[in-house]
Amino acid sequence: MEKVYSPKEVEDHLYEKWLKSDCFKGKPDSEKTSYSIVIPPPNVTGVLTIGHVLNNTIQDILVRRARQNGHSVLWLPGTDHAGIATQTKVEQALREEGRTREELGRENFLDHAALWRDKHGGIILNQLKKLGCSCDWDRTVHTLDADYSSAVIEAFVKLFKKGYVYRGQRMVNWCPSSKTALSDEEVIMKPQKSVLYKIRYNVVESPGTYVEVSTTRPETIVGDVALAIHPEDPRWKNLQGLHVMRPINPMALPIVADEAVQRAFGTGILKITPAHDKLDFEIAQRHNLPMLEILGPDGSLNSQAGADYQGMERFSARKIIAKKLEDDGLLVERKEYENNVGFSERADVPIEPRLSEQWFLKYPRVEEAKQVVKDGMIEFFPKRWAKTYLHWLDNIQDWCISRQLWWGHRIPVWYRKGKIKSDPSNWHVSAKGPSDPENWEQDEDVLDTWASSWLWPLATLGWPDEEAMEEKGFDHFYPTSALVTGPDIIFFWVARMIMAGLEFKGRSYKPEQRIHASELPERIPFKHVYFTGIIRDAEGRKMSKSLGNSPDPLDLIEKYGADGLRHGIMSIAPKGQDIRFSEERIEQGRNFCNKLWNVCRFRQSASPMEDNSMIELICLRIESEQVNKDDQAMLLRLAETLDQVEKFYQEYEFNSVLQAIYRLFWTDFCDWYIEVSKNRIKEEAQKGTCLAVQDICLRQILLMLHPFIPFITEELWRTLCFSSAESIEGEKPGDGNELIEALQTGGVTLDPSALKEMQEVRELVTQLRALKAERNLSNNRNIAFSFVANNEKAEAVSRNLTSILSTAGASAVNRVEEAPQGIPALVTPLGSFFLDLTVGVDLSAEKERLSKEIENLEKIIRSIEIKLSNQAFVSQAPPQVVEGARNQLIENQSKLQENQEALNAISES
RNA sequence: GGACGGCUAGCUCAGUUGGUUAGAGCGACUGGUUUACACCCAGUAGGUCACAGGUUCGAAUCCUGUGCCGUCCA
Repeated sequence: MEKVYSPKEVEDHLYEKWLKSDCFKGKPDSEKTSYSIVIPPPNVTGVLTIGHVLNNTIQDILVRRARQNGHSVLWLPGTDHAGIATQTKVEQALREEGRTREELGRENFLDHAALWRDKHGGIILNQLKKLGCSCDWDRTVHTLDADYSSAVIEAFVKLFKKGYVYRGQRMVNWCPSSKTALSDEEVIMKPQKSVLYKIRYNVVESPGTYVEVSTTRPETIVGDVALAIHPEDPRWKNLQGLHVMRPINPMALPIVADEAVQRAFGTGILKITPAHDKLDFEIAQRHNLPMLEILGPDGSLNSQAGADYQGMERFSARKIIAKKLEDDGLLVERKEYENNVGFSERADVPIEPRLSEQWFLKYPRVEEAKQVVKDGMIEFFPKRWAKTYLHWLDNIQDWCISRQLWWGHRIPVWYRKGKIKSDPSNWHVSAKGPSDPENWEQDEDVLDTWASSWLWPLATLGWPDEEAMEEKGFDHFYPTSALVTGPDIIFFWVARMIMAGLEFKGRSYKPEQRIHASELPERIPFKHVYFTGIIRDAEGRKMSKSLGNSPDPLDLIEKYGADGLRHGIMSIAPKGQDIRFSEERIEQGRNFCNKLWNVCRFRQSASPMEDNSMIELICLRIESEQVNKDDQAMLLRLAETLDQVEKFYQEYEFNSVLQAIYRLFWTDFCDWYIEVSKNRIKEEAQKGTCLAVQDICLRQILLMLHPFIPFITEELWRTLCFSSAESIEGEKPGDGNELIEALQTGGVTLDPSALKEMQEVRELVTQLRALKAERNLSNNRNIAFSFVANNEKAEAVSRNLTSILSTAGASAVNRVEEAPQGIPALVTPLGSFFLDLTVGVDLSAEKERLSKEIENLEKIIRSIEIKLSNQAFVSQAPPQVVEGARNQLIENQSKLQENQEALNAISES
């Protein structure tokens, strides 16, 4: 084995091997418990980000652990078509060639986009392979695949027939950049530094009087149809029924009274632009006011805005109209003002509320969707997200599902040619389309991408095609076991998937029927949802392309290996908290792998590997009379850790899993057990037993680590001959009891007191090392110690003599009857130890150390004494706590006494 | 404005039903190539647990309020 682990040589090669052996294939097996995860489909044109690394490493850990535990496992990969994002990118590329999608026409454009998709679509999936993800790649799904598309269309048709899909003229969020409607979820509110303009509107009925109205959007004045006041606002009661003159494109506008007007805002008088503001729209409807549309699809002013402003871009129009008002003496004031403005999530431009005819969906199964989470049929990790989820469902609004795009699932609605579109009797809605297509024209719009990906757990498993469901093992793998995703898409995706699952799951679709509670658990799309944190940079900023603060995961894999990256990212990912990324942690991941590599290298060089294919065979090499306290303590810690790890998995506490393994592996195994092994493997009698214990430990450590760092563990598994089979895949780590039973079968019983003894020995050694280090003697191995102790402690010292000498770096520890005078002493759990070397010892430093320790002990003792003298404590605290305090007092008092004796001994000389 | 989360060592974070003397890793500092590993080993220093009240025999932990940071919703 090489001195330094090189992931590059191992990883690509092993991944190839795994693919060839088909071990990632999700095969339905009714004998086994199923475990399934569907990947949150990344954007098909995207590239791997550090967020994907976290998200997919977690999924890989879960499925690899499930395979180890003998489940039949499916991790189903795929991508979504990302309507707006992809279309934007493709149009951008066209623009660079000097072309537009309109020039190409719909069909040509779609061919073009599909080519683009095929060229870029594989990139992210291949990057996931570099990371070691064990997806069943043969099942890769894309949301625009023919099968998937027909599922999307069928779902639309079903909901339409149920009456949940409707077409309506409504106020929608309009993205002037992508020129499409958006759902409420795709609008991000951002605080903006705006200007609040106060504008004068002259009252028609009494010339010379006027009112003042505040707005941040003077360009919409040309779309004003009224002013509104609150009916109970005493200031403006006299205005009711009067008219004002519109300051731009003059025209008399009525003043209406409506309760929706906020009296506290501005002057309490609201201008009404019904076609371009949601609240204005509602007020206008109540008062039968006309809708005056003044903005075109690209956000520029149209002919209704008047000849002076037609064709003007909306923000220039704002400036020009403000200027005009100022020139006309109608602008009373402008002041800085911070308000919230909705931005398009994808295009990052301010959206326009715009009156437009769109398809809407009334969400199905909303009540059931709440119930399954409230009743714990679906569990969220961390729990608190349930509240966010329920709050959204409580305030749910109908979903605008049509998009004015070409890239996506075209809405399966046809209109009779030459007839009125808005009349449903002229509609044909079906998956297959009309039988006489020449008489119809299809709706131009496509569906929101999320209106396809909400079917992901269903449609990737073949729904609604019965044959496909059979073939893909729908009944076996649905509901899926866990969903791993970010809390940012809890509404976009998680909630909607739950509703889709509840609505559509099942062989026959019974739209009207209430779902019986007993049926809910089989309809939900997943049982657990694990929400990852959001990865931030060292300064706490979100990773983003524009900031350029997101490292390229492939560079990190190149530098530290996929295992190093996985280990690093998992070690900094606390449950559901945001994550501060730092490359140092990834470096530590690599270091961990190197440590693992080297300890295996040490094991291998100690003696050739024997038959390690089964844990029972390794146990046979243990001779029970050679088993010492170190072995017992090590194996007990191993058993304990196996159980801790399982417990942490249950709670999705991944970094606790890693921490538990780290402590066992690094602190207990490498720093102690391997160090004391060095003496024992020199002794023929003990060597076999000691190496067998090492092998058991390494075996279980590799198994526990495998889901986190699959490559190196597989490589070492083979190197150390742990399996007759090809792979570590499918080997069970087992729990603590299973290990203890296996050892018992081999004649090894573990005495729990060994743990305490090892702890005391290690504490002693640490103190001896510290004493030597303080005296600058740490590399002098010829130091002799003497010690005073009772028989019990002295026996423990003698049982562990070799380990103590070698790890502390001493030539001897000699028991003496009385403390030697004038020599520095150390109070340890196993007696008072004296450094038998007065040369170069700084007695005053020693006195200071002991005095400090004494002071500390006195402080502790005082606080325990105060506690125990408190009657309330003694009578009210639980007896074991009081008892504990008493023991503590005795322990510390004896420590104090020993330290005082030690101090006296050097003070007297 | 409402909801949720965070505030513990220089940094990043543990601290699970209140109960020993609040832990880890990194960084800092000191020493070290003794054959697994310098991607390493040994050791040292470093904390008024954001602040103010309260409950309790006992609070980092529970309650109330305040402040700052973040996220989501309006």
